[in-house]
Amino acid sequence: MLAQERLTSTFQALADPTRRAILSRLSQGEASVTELAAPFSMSMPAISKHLKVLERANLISRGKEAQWRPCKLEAAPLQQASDWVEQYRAIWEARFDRLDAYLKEVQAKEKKITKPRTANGRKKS
Amino acid sequence: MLAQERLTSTFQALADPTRRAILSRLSQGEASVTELAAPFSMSMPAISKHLKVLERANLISRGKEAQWRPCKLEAAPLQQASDWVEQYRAIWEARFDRLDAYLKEVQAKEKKITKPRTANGRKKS
DNA sequence: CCTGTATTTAACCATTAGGTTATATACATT
DNA sequence: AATGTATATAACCTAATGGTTAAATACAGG
Repeated sequence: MLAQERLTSTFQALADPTRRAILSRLSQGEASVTELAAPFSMSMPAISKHLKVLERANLISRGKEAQWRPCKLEAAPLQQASDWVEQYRAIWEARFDRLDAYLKEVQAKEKKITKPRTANGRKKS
Repeated sequence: MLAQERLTSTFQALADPTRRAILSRLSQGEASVTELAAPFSMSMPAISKHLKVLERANLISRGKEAQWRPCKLEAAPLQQASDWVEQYRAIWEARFDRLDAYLKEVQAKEKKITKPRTANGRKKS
């Protein structure tokens, strides 16, 4: 599978709260389909479909134990998703840095200009 | 907006290669709709829709300059997406650690048991 | 072999997604 | 005012999503 396709199927799989909850549950260990379905007010076939989406995205793998098909988290594809998102970290942090700088600047001004203030620390209007 | 909803709209927006490419382009600076559309063999309305998805996910903001609506990357929502994915880092790294440990173990055995080998380094059957 | 339990598949439905073309809107320029 | 350029909206299409219920399958145990 191409990298783009992998990213697409990973993000698409993550774009559903039920599926994210399932992954979260699986991060604490394997679970059967019935166990995974329990927290949701949703039919079994609906869960079955979500699991199929997760499986096609290689985010889970499945075993066979008697009539159970235990699900296991496969976190590997998340690494590439992480890598993709991390490309932008510098940008969102820069944004906060600028905000931070701005706040510091404002704070500096507040210190200099010693005007009367209210009890809660804000300027009087 | 609730955290879950934000995650959903962010991941959903990222689950399309065209939109990811648009974000990638915008990481290098603002761009007009026409500029963003250029690399794709796709109609303008299609791009317009993609931009609307990105805008609703707060991944871009838009300005007004004459007849242009320049798009600007807003990376903030990516931080929460990153936070979510990072929860699983320990898990995917553990997986590699185990693989690494296994490979080291195998390598150790290979060294101890000095048996005849083929030219390509594998054991003779 | 029958029964119960776990899970999947089939058939269906409503909504959303992602694309199209044609039309409308907004602004700049002449 | 007329034209050209940039973008958005409308109307439409097809396919995919996310759910349902009912039926099929797979296995274990009496």
